Amino acid sequence: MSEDVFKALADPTRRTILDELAERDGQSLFEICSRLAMKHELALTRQAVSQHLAVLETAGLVVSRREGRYKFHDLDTQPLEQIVTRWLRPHPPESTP
Amino acid sequence: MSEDVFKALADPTRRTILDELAERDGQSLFEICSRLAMKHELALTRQAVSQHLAVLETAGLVVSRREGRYKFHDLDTQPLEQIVTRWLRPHPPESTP
DNA sequence: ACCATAGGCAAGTCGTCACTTGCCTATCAA
DNA sequence: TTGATAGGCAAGTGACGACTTGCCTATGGT
Repeated sequence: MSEDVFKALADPTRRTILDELAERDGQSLFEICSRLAMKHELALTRQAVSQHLAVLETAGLVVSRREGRYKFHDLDTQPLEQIVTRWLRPHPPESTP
Repeated sequence: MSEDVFKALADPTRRTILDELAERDGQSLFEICSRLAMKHELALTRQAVSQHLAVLETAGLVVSRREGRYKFHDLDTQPLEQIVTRWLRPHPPESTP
């Protein structure tokens, strides 16, 4: 489970998507595509971004809601709050996946 | 720079190495190999672990000191403390590498 | 001096991941 | 109903990453 969070955070494009969702929640796929192209000079295909969002959703970092033909995406920071404290103080080690 | 931290944390074996160093600082390469084999059933080559340690050192998560023919490794949690707070509250976005 | 120990370097293999291309479905507006 | 918009599915490609194998250097004990 936290395995998916680390994998999701490993890609710089996905971290930029999280940045964008942190700045404005509830963006659609095309909105995110535009933002990446405009603000970050990331010329990605719609499918590429869609796959990134799927990874982020699997990790629980993004939740999505469908409205009509639009699908809006929201950031969820909850999975982030536990993963790093693992090494910050003496902690029971987690079984590796 | 924080790019390297995320990449280093992406691998489950490297996270286990961090667990071991969190439990006992200053282990040599062979000690870490033994620990991974004994406690975590990870039968890795010495070179594999060595390469993992190199990645962790590049990320700044591990610092090493040479003494004679031994090389001891210590955990440094400092790079961990900034990376996640990036999304926890409204934050100036970082330029992507 | 010898040999075992601790570690490093470099090339090669194999799997996974990011990304694309092509086609298909669904919703809304005219 | 037609067409444009928003999104999904699946197979293919190319690159990077984890790991191994083989050989080489250096330190220390006897």
